[in-house]
Amino acid sequence: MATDSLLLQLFATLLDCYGNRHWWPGETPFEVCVGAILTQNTNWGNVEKAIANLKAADCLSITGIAACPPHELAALIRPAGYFNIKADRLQSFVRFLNVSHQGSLEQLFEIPWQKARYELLAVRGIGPETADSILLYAGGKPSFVVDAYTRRIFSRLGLVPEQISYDGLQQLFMQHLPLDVDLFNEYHALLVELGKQVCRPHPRCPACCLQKQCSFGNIKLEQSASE
DNA sequence: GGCCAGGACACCA
DNA sequence: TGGTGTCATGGC
Repeated sequence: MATDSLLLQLFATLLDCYGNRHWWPGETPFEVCVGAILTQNTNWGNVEKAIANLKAADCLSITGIAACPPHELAALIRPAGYFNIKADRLQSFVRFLNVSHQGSLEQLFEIPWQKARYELLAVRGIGPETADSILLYAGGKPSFVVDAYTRRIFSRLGLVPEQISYDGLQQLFMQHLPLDVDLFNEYHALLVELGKQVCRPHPRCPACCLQKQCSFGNIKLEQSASE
């Protein structure tokens, strides 16, 4: 099967199984950006608590985070873990917006998204997954988000090597799927849902659970991406 | 009480 | 360039 149709078939199977996930949770694009930074290696439930604290303190804005003393910001986002590091990362992000885009998230999203991605990656604390999450879910740009679940799922399906790079796996999707924001949005959300359901870090994943417990309709699990 | 979660970065060989 | 340690809370 061609990789294009395999990826689309997997998407259809997951969509049928889990339904529309309505991602990303967040009332505004800026809240999505904050969530993308706070959720780094962290359970989303803890992120929600941190965001609630920011809202209660009236700090969930570019000016609010910029003006908040670092130790106070860290205290507000404490439930999200790594609070000292993430406080610094949030302030680096808003500093970038203020210096490079006149404090406007909209202005960032007006430039070509590839350039915006390059700029985001230069911000301290924003790596490829966070940058792509910001671009896709806050900016509505067709930049596919790859995360630990995506790598785990696709390597255990035998579609990619386990050690594939972020860019390598991202290219698999972006070269074989239409550059469709809604498709990328839903696809990543569905992969996360699947990962939460069945995919634990190897080797704790029971007998590589994906291969034993998930059939994905009529998709052959051992199928090679090159076929 | 241990494991894990929607990463990123500094440091070292 | 790749591997490893560090950052940290809260739920199960």
